[in-house]
Amino acid sequence: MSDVTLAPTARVILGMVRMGKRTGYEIKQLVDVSARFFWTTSYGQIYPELKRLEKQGLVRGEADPTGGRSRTVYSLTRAGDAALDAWLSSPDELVWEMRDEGLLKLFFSEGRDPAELRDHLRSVRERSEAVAARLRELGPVAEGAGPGPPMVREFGIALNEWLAGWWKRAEESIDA
Amino acid sequence: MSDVTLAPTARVILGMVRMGKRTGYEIKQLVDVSARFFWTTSYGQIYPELKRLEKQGLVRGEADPTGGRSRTVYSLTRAGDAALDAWLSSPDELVWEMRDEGLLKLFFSEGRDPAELRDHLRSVRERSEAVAARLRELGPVAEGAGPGPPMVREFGIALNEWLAGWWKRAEESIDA
DNA sequence: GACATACCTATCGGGCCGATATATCGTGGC
DNA sequence: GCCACGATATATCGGCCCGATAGGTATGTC
Repeated sequence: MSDVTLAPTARVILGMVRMGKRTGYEIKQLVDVSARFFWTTSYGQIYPELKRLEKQGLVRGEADPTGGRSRTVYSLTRAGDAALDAWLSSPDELVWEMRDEGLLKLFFSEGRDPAELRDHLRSVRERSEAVAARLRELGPVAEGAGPGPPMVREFGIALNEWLAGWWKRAEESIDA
Repeated sequence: MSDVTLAPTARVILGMVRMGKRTGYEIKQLVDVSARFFWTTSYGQIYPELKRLEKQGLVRGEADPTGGRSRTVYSLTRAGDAALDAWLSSPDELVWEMRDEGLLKLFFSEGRDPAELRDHLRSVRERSEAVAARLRELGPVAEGAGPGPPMVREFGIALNEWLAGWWKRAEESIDA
């Protein structure tokens, strides 16, 4: 039937909605606290995409105002559930992207002042340490959603600790 | 003077051009082989950006056709050199982004068939192994440009090996 | 009652990717 | 000498996406 190709953001939305009825606002919040280090979204993407998904029959929106404040709560339709499952079990190539200005500066570091380079390496390391610390403080998120969210959180902590270690070693190799 | 704010792509272009006069085509090739795992560009970005940079006086393009094939070779102006230096030594916050559909699928894995999940973990691991192998095969790139490029290459190999190890451990923890 | 903070929807400018189109050059095979 | 093919080179389009901003209501606190 509805042989829909999901845009990347649509997949996140369907997944988050399956964790419980959600408003666009809640989806954004959830992504920000639980997936920030490996996925981002923006309101400018979420609200139009929710409408597109509703038009495609993959989600259903119900008006559920809080007093005089308009509010639309979304839930998955059967088709939306199937589309999410189809994506989850498809062997399609998975997007993996990284965009790191810290590495870019290192790449172009020829001829720069060694002291400046050392400062740079330190600040990049501190950035990773800060991310790891924030993930640790945050604690488990999206409880009751299976082992995925805690595993992903562990991944984020371990990755950022590894990154911090790499930049630390780079710093030391410059000194030597 | 020219208090120019560089777009992210502009920084890559200036850096690559400083490594030697370059055409848009060569810039794209260089990014693809040496920075692919942490930065990307596209022709659709490079050519318009080169023109913008020329208009801002940061690069200078010279026509240098190969027979009947048009070709424009760019070099840095003094202002472009200064703008690149200014960015390299600025303490501005550095973009760091990751976009990983593998983690996304893991995040939403609740209720899925364990065998499917194991397949997923394996394919993500193999992806990282393949990237590490490709970087290793590629060998050093952009020689004579200081310690940056080889260090970045080492980073890429080490990162992807670490990633492969993490997914491997995740696989084993599922089995247990 | 005032004020800050959280909740909720919406939109715009512009960066950016992937694909595609067009054309020439160099090389190897025949 | 010719053809096919891959590399070189520039250009553009559709569409995804981010960050910022704007405008509004509810809730909690002093």
